[in-house]
Amino acid sequence: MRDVAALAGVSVKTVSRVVNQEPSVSPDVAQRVRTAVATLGYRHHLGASTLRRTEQRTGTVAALLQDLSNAYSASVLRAIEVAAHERDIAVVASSLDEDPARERQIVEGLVRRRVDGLVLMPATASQAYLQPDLDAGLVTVCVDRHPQGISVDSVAVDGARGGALATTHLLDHGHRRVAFLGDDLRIETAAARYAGYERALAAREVALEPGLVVTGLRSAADAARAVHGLLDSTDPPTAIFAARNAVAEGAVRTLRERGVAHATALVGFDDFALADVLDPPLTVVRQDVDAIGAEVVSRLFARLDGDTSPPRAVDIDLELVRRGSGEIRPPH
Amino acid sequence: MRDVAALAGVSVKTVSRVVNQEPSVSPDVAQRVRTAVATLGYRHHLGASTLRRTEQRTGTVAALLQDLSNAYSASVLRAIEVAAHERDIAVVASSLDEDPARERQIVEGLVRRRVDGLVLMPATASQAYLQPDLDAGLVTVCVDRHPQGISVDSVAVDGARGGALATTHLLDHGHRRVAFLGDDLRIETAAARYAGYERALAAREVALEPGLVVTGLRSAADAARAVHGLLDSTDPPTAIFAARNAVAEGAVRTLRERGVAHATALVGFDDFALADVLDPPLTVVRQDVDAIGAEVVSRLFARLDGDTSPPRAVDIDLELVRRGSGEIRPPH
DNA sequence: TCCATGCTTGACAACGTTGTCAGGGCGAGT
DNA sequence: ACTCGCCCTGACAACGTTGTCAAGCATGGA
Repeated sequence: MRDVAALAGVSVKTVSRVVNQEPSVSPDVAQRVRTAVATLGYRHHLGASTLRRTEQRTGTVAALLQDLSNAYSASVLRAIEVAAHERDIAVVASSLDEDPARERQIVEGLVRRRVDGLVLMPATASQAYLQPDLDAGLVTVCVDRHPQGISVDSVAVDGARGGALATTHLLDHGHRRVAFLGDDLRIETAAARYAGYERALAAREVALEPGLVVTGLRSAADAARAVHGLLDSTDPPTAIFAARNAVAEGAVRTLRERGVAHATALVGFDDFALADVLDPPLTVVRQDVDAIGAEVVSRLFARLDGDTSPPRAVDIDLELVRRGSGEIRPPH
Repeated sequence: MRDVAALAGVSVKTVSRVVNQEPSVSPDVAQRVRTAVATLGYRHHLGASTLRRTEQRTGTVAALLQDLSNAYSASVLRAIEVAAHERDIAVVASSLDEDPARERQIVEGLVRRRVDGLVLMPATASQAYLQPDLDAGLVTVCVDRHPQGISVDSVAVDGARGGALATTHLLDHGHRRVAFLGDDLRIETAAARYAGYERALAAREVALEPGLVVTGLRSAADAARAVHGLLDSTDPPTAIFAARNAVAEGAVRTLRERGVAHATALVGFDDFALADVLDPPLTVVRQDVDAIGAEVVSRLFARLDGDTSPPRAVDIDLELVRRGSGEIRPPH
């Protein structure tokens, strides 16, 4: 900047004014500065700029999601990134992999970097550790799960309603032996979907059978093993509720391998590409990921723009998409 | 930091030493400082730190990929992110959407932020605009496409070989009317796959028929329209090479809708989840995305660690995965 | 006892930028 | 001609941190 100033024959402050497009610079001086900037290849240093500025904004937000290679996390990231780009804001992305220690470690790194905002899909049981940073002005929006121990905006779906929707649908098609396959119940979303499953069984007065509940499933391979186990049991289920997309993937594959894809009902949670062209097409409870992303972005930027209204917990609608696999009836 | 120093009864420099874990601080002073840091909730300011440091590293790298919601881009991002986390490096992620102007704009923003490294899936025809920043020490690795106008590391697959692999496979199964469905040929990867298609036809002395080539397809919906068009033509293809995963998705859906999924051979490019349980299972040319990600990460961090060997262009192997759809034979 | 050595600590300036404030020039109004 | 006010510009300090250098102190050897 000093060099630019020297070449243009002005002070560094004037260069600063031109770079920041402040109005009070005469056109010919501004032009001289711009020429000097171009010939020297000068690059404005955003870090130094934010350090000095009164309003300490880095123009960076972070997205802490569970797994960036999962379509759901990726969609949320995409929504944030598109909106951020319009405002010249950079997006730092991280996967948490359901690891609370990792969440805290990554958040710490981001706070050190003074990101302006955080979109968080929490892996921790409580986010109270964030309180000092929230007080210091860190804008935070939770997604997919509700905040615990702090009071911030959140955008999620009603997982219990989704679980009930899927389970009731299977019960309505005559099933009495409906299996639940999901992730670790310590994870809020898994617990909610399971609660919906239980609630639906209770509403129809169908006894909950512990042998039909398998949790802690994270990958498609985990799910495949679980389905094999259920099918090999003495009294296998006639229907399966796969409460995660990776679990649904494993279930689809296993039912097909075992040749019972048309004999066992299956409802997945979370839609994915080509679910409609599987054989049979997969019935799912769909979360509107675009709506979730849009709402997250809207809350995040509203807060960054100074919205100080009380935190909101927004629930995005769920929808049962009937495609075939969930409408299979039980034997005889 | 000043407050911490005052509370601990030491100078700011000593606080700095403790924060940076420099060895020459007596244990009791260090403890006093750490206590003060904790009680005041002090957060080290990485921006100010890098501003002052001699080695101007921000501990941030950027991934500029085509579409973060696409499984391929997402996998590359994931690989970078995992490796970066181990080194306390943050990853900024952006989608370019094949838009050259967007690429330049985003790169400019990142340079202003002084990122240490760039992983770039170029959308521009030439990346010569990066030269001044490369000279200034910006580490860059291209992925999926080779750099043009600059000399940097790159990691890609041999798209022409992939196109030839797919096309030859279809020809070997007796097809003579093989359609090519792909993206705009100005995109390097699309052009390479098409070149492979042409080369394979020529090698078998099958005439190239322009009516069987549809390009500029970006989405599954685009591909669906194209397949409908081909099937409605007077002399439809007996086999289709879908040279992108979104295109394969549209082709699968359309062939199924039209009831010819078992009568028309189909080979896709790029594997995806559940391709093995489609009906028929989808034959694809698979890129080893994990290997690509690993290689990108390895090149990037080697350069950041000071490797100054000549730039390398690494080609990752392609593999034809035979699953059924590509082995369908032409009628009679 | 004295000095050299090593260890710990602090004062100061500097990184690249912008907020603050003051000064110079010029046009308009009296 | 003089003053007032506006417009443009620059000098200086400061943002939060660390590199440099020098000084204080204890230790150990002569």
